[in-house]
Amino acid sequence: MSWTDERVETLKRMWGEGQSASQIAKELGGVTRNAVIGKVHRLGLSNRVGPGGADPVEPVAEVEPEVVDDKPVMRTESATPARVPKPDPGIVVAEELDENGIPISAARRAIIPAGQPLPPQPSANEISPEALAKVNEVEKTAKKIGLMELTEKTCKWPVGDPATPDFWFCGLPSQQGKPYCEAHVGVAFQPMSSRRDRRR
DNA sequence: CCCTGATTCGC
DNA sequence: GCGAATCAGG
Repeated sequence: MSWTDERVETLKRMWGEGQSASQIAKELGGVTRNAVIGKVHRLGLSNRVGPGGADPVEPVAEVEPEVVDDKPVMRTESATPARVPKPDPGIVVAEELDENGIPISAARRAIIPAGQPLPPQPSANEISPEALAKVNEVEKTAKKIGLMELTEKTCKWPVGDPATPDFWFCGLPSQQGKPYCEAHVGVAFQPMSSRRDRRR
């Protein structure tokens, strides 16, 4: 197979859509992901960060402020970006959400009296604002697939009310061994303090 | 082990 | 120019 005009076009489109090299290779057929990556580089569209000058068109606002400290005392409510719609990682529908959009189980509510300044919990998790913001971002660009389209490689994060037609699943490529995509894994599971190192 | 993109280098 | 092999990371 050779890089015909059409194939290059497909390559550019899919790469622009954020598809992985392997996905693109699979789509094109007859080429490996290495071939795709190699072509991508030769086309000079590996990273928008090109040499010479800053690209004027750069919609990607993936700013990752180094939020490392967490001051329990200072809670800047006004700085809260957007509220998470309502992730319902289950069939449970009307689950109450806390200020971070985290479901509060009925069980826990029964244990902890309302209006209590939560004492240190055994495994009290706090989801970083970044993660939540990322989820919001992702849900906009999610593939919005139905139950039938779910595979072992698609994010199974449910969005919306299962009882309404607006219910869908994220559908983005899931992490290996995980049921969710990277963004949703970040919300579903607490660990991970990743650093975006793009050296080289 | 699964995956990702990045780079090298013989062709 | 091409892409397999390899590397480096998640």
